Amino acid sequence: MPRMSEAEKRKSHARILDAASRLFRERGIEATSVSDVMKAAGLTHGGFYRHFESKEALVSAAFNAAVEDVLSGVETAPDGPQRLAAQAAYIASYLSGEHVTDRGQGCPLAALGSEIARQDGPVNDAAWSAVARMSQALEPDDHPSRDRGYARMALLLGTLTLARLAGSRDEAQPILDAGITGEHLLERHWPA
Amino acid sequence: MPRMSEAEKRKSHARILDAASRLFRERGIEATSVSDVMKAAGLTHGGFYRHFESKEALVSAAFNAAVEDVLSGVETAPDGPQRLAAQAAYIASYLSGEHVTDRGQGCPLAALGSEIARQDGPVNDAAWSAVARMSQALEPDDHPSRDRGYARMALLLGTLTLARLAGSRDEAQPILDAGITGEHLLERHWPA
DNA sequence: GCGTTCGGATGATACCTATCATCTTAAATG
DNA sequence: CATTTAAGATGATAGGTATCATCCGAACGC
Repeated sequence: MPRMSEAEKRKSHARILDAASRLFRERGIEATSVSDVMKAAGLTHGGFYRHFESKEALVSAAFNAAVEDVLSGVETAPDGPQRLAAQAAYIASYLSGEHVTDRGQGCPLAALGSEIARQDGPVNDAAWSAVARMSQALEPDDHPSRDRGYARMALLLGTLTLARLAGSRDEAQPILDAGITGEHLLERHWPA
Repeated sequence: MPRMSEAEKRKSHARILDAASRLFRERGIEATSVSDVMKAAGLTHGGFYRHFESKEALVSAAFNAAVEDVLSGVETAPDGPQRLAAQAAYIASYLSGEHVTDRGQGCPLAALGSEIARQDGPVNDAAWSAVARMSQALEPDDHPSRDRGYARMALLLGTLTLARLAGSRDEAQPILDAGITGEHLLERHWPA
């Protein structure tokens, strides 16, 4: 059990990060214990502090990993039609029934935004920079407009939050549809 | 200290509910203990169960009280121009800098929505009915449209959530402005 | 007025949490 | 191959939590 190889340690580290990133989004930060995370990673709670300095450090790292996971696809798309297509795909998947259900792999801001807004420190910084990244990813590439990125992002985030309060997929769908309709309006009528 | 009059008991009950409604919105449900609530109400923790059956029952009651507080103004406005004015005032205050700061008296869905979405039971039911009430309050009175209410509500909720992640009022303001612009678009261009 | 009732205080329960000291042992280093 | 090193397990610690049993005494019903 003790002293695994360096490569094994990196694997453990990655497993802890993955488990944390998923569990925090599924259950919330407060409701997820270090022990829960380690158990999900297939380890015992005591070894945690060989990998992270504190729970807060884990939260930051897991949040950033989730942002990376979710945004890298849109951000790396080259300008032009490919970027538009990547944005459209991102929006469609954001407002999909799967995203309503799969909180553990979804938008970290939707899962944890209001919980993080109450704290400050490195986690809040990470969240604020995620807001900047995500809203920028939603700006048009020809005339970048911060306002428009913010508004699109707010509509997506709010729609998902409401849809997740629905008790069933059938109740969630009208909300998702309203979000899609609203998104089209923002896209087509935004003032110069 | 013991055996206060019946009127005093009602006052205690109201103080507990008020404190809970504020503290839950300020700090979150998990992060607020029964003891915190009772202390804020000027009582000790032990007497709590003379007023509520459990913490969960308190959460439901406090959430409903918050919804009542926040929505009664818009809902009771009579149809016609007064309703439009009430809606406009509601939207303006929702997207104000004060609402970003004063979480304890603000929209309970913005403060607790994502935390509640993870649970089920009576609290979730209360939140879902709040979604229905609030989106209905935002529908136009001549041609009620559920879609439009949902979209407006999602934009408001998302904008506030993003603005609350900002570190300062100056960083929050552009987000609020984008929300206001977006709201005008939804209002004017919504399809029949 | 008097005995009963019950709101609130005190303190105990059983549990959960983050963090760390210590131990075991296999990998890394020479 | 011997020595050092450190990953992970075990278990302890110092707190925090929801809930409840019990006690006190003033308000209530008679």
